Amino acid sequence: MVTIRDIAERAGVSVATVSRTLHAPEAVRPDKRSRVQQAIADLNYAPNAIARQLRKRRHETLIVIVPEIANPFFSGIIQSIENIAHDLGYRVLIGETQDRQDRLDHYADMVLSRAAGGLILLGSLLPSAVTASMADQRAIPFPLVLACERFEGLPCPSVAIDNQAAAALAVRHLWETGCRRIGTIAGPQSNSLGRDRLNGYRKALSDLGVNLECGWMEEGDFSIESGHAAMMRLLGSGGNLDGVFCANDEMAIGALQAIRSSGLTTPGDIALIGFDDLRFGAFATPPLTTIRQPTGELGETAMRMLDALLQGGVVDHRPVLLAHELVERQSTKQRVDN
Amino acid sequence: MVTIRDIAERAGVSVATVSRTLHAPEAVRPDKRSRVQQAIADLNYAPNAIARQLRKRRHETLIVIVPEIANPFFSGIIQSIENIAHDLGYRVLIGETQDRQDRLDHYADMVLSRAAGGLILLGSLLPSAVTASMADQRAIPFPLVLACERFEGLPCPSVAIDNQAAAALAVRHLWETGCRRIGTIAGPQSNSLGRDRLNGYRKALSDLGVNLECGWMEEGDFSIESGHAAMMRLLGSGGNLDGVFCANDEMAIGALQAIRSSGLTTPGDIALIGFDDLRFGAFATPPLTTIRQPTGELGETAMRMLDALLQGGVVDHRPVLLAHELVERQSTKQRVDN
DNA sequence: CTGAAAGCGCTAACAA
DNA sequence: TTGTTAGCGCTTTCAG
Repeated sequence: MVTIRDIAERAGVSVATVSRTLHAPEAVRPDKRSRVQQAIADLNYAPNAIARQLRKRRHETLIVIVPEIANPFFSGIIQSIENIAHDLGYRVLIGETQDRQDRLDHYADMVLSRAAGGLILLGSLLPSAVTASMADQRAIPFPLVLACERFEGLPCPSVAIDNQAAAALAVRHLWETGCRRIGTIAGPQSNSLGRDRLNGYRKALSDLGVNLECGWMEEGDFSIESGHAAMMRLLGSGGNLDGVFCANDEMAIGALQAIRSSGLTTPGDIALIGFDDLRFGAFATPPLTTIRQPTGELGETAMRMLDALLQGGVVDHRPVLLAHELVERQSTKQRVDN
Repeated sequence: MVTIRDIAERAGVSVATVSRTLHAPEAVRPDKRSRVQQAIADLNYAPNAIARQLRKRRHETLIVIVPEIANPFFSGIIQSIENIAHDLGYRVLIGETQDRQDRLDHYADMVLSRAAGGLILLGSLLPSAVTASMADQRAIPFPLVLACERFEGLPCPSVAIDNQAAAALAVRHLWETGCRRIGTIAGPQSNSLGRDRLNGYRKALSDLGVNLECGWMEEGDFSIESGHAAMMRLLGSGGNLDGVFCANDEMAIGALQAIRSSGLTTPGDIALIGFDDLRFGAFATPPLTTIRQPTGELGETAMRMLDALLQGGVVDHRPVLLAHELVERQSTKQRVDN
C-alpha cells in the first residue's frame, strides 16, 4: 500500500507538503507541487479515507435505510435524497433491512461507531439503540431523521404526508364517483402507515354516515400477491362491494387481477383506488387511480433535516406534513364535471 | 465523545484491558472484565469503527452499484447478495449511479481510498479508475466483480447469463407459437445487454430463415414509457407484425398498453414476450411471457467471487454463464402440446 | 493476566 | 512557503 510518506519521499518533500498539495494546492510552490503530483501519478496513490476521517471529524457518508429496495415507491424518495445529498457534499449509501431487526441494527452500528454520519429511516422499524435510548429517556444517540412513517414521541425530526387524511380523500373520491359499498384492502397493522390509512378509511366512512359492514375489510402485506389474495377473500365474503380502497398500488394491482379473473370488470363492477402512484399503476389495465405522495419533496425535506442536524443546528421535532394529491385515472368511475 | 480511554479510566484499568474485554473477554480476569463492562454501559460507549479499521486492515463493508434501484430486476440480485454477504460477515451498501459517471466514481473512490473493501458492479458503466488501469495495462486497482453486464477483456471475475442465446430462445418461442412476422423493441445499444439481446434476435431470425424487414425494429431505453413509444412506432411503420420480442419486461408492459390502446389485442393480434420476469409482468393484462434470469444465483455467485477476491484467492477471470429459462404465460399464443 | 508503548495514515498547529 | 510533530482512537506486540 502506498502512503503519503512514500509520496513525500519520492517527491523529496515532507508529508505536510503532500497533504497541502492535496487540499490547498495554491499554498505550495508550483515546482514542488508538480513534483508531488508526478509522484502521486507514478505511484498511483490514493489517500486513505479511513485515516483522514480519524483526524477530521466530519462525515460525508450518510445511510438511508429502507425495508426493501424492491418497492418502487421508495426509489423516488431515495433519488431526491441522493440529488440533494450530492449537492450538499454527502455520499449516500442505501441499506435494506427486509424488516429484520438485526440487519437494521447492523447499519445503525455504522453510525453508532462513526463509520457513517447519520441515518434517514424510511421503514417502520427502529434501531435497538434508538428504542433503548427512548426507554432510558436519553437523547437519540446519533443524527436521525424519519421519513414516511410516524413514531409517536420520538424526539427527532420527521417528514411524511397525512396518511389518514389521504386515505379519507381516496374513500371520498370513491363515494363521489358513485360507489356506495366501499371496502378496503388494508396494509399491515403493525406499522403506522397501515394503521393510519385504515383509520382514514374508517373515518371517511363514518363521516359519510355509512356503516362498515362485515366482509368489507381485508388485510394484506403491501405485496401484489397479498392484494390478489385479499381481493379474492373480499369477493367471496358477500360484502357485495362496488368500490375498494387499497392501501398501496401494489396490492391494487393484485386486486385488479383478482377482479378480472373473477369475470368482473373495473371500474364497472368494482372501482379501485390505490396509494403511492407507482409507475406500474399508470400502465395497469385499467390505469389506476391513486394518491400521489410528493416523493421528491419528501426526500429533499428529509435530507435537509439531516444536514441541519449534522451542522449542529437545532432542529424542530414536530413532524412536517407534506401535501398529497389525488390522481384520477380509469380504475374509478369518472366524475361528471358540474 | 467517549473513547476507550474514558472507559479505562473509569474502570481503573489500561486501555489494552478494555480492548481485550471487547475482543477476547476470556483473557481478562472476571472482576476487571465486569468493571469494564459496567463502565461501558454507564458511559454508553461504542468503539470507533474508523479508528479500528485504521489498525486492522480487513474490511467488512462492500458496495453494490446499480444504475437505478427503481428497476425491480436488480432487487432480486441485491437481495441474494445481501443474504450471502451477511452470512460471510460482510455489510452491504448499495450505491445508485443513475448512469452518471461522477456518481459511480464517487462510490469507486470509497474503495480506492479503503473506505470499503470491494465492489460489485451491476450496471454498464465502468469506474474511471478501472478504465484508466485498463488503458495503462495495469491491474484493476481494487477487488471488483461484474454481474449481468459483459465487458470484453476486463481482467476480473464476472457472472451473467447468455443474453444472446436467451433472446434467441424468446424469438424462437414466438415463432413456434405461430408468429411469422416478429419485431423487436431493443434496449439501448450503448450497453452490452441491449446489444446482446438484439444480436440474439437477429441471429434467431436468420437461423429461422426469415429476413428482418424494415419497420420491425425500434429502440427503447428499458423504461415503460419508451416501450410504449417504441410500440407505437412499430404499429405505425407498416411492419404488420404478429409478434414482438421486448428486451425487458418494463418495455413490454409499455408495449402492451400501446397495443391495447390501438384497439388490438395480445396475443390475438400481436404476441409479446419480455425479459427479466418482473413481478409486475406476471400481473399484467395479459400476464407476460418472459425470460427469467436466475437472480438469486447471479447474486450469490457474484458475492462469492468477491469474497474469494477479498480472501486473496486467485479467481478465474473467465465469465461464468448461468442458465436462463422461458416462462410461458398468456401474452404469447399457447403451444399445442403434441 | 496486565500495562506501556508503538504505530495505522493522515491533518493541522506551530515553528522555522 | 515549508517541515516537524503531536495526536485522532484503536489494536497489538512485548515485557513484566
